[in-house]
Amino acid sequence: MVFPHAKLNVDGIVNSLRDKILTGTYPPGERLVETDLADEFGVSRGPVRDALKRLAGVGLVTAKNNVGVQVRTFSLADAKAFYQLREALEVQVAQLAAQHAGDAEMARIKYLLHEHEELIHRHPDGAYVQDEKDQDFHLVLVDIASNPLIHKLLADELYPQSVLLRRSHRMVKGRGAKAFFEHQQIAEAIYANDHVLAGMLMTRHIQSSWRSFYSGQQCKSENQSDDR
Amino acid sequence: MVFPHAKLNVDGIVNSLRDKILTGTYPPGERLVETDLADEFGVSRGPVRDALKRLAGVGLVTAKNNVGVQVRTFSLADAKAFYQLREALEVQVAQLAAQHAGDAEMARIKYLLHEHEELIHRHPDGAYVQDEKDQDFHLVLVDIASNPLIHKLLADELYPQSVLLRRSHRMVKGRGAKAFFEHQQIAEAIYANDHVLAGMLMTRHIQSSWRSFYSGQQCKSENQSDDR
DNA sequence: AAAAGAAAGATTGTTTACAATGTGGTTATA
DNA sequence: TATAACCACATTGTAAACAATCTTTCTTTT
Repeated sequence: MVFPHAKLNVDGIVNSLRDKILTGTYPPGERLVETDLADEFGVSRGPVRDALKRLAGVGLVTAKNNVGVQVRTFSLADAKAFYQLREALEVQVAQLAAQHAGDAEMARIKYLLHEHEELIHRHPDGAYVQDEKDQDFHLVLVDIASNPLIHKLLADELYPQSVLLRRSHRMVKGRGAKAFFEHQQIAEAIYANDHVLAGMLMTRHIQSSWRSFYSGQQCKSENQSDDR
Repeated sequence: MVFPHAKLNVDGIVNSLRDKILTGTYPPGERLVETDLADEFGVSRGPVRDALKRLAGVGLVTAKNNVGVQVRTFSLADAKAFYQLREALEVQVAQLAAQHAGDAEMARIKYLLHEHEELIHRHPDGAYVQDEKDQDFHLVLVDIASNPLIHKLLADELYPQSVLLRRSHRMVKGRGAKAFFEHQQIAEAIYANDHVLAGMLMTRHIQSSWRSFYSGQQCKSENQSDDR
């Protein structure tokens, strides 16, 4: 007999809940009831409350006093603010990465881009795997930037939120090839340790991503103006 | 008979604890024991646990599993990462403020700088009040930038952490006059809606602040290398 | 019939008691 | 004397019961 989960502590509950949110088991707007989750995980409400509070702290759920928590939904205004914040952080990451990158780091980037290139040739419009590789590229840069605070913000908060954002507003099919080209440009600047250029190119990269997202939302102008 | 605090909910406990941390009642490194705090606030451990977890979420305390929490201490490496993050956010804030600023916002900045100028003349080296005004300036810009996410990050996390940072490493006396001049430069760029210049000047402003902090730490090279 | 009010149910907030873990000191042993 | 094992204490993690709050539904009144 196999136990579905031996005995989950708070960290385990957080991880499990995050997975279920990011994979869509709990879609945006879904209410998360403490007692239900407690039964589901086979624990009492205490650890579940702690887990939900941590998820609220990283912006994956929203909590209202005496009412409850639900999976976060992104309004268009939220999305705009999100991209502005991400731009600020990613530009700094690109600059720091360009300053810190040595031979080993450059080799790491080159290998990743090579893999990505092959993927594009095999699946010219495979939006999903390309989004994966896109996040990989940015994560590698965050690693190289060597700033634990920014790393935590991007890896633990913004990137998960980014997945949720894609799930809230159904994204227009990824812009894989164009993004890959921009990655190559940024990489070139990093190889040259040109942090100014790397920053500028990253600015354009994120803004380009935002425009792609925004135009995709404008076409199907449903009632996306729910700001709650 | 007066009750010290009518009946504190979690938000009240968070506020009270934050005040006591930022004012130095609980200095950096101090252990915060749940039962003690519970007695002090006249509640049970539950709300105190919630409050501590939220304070950990905004980086004012550090928590270790099965051990406890203590007021956050900043290593020099922490401080460097902190300033890099702050630079990224503040530069974006300056750019956005320059883009959004209309007559009303510009008048608000002008009034604030006028007040600050008088203060400098009256107290040429009053480090404390000048740090206050410094934060005021940056807060006003954050307001004008109109980005709730960045606002929350800076106002609720980085600025409080900044106070704690000053408390960890005894700061060299503030650089009030120089900072004020840099504020004026930034303001000029904002008046001209020149977001590129505003961003550049803010970059210099934060980096200048960092150099001031860093040089002040280098002189008295104690065992500041504790990275725990 | 519509709107205001009250009661019942569901859910979160809090308290208390218990279990598990880590820490520090004491003692025995080399 | 130094070190390792062990035990007692302090503190955190979890569970279960109780209190407070919100939401929904049903009733009452105009």
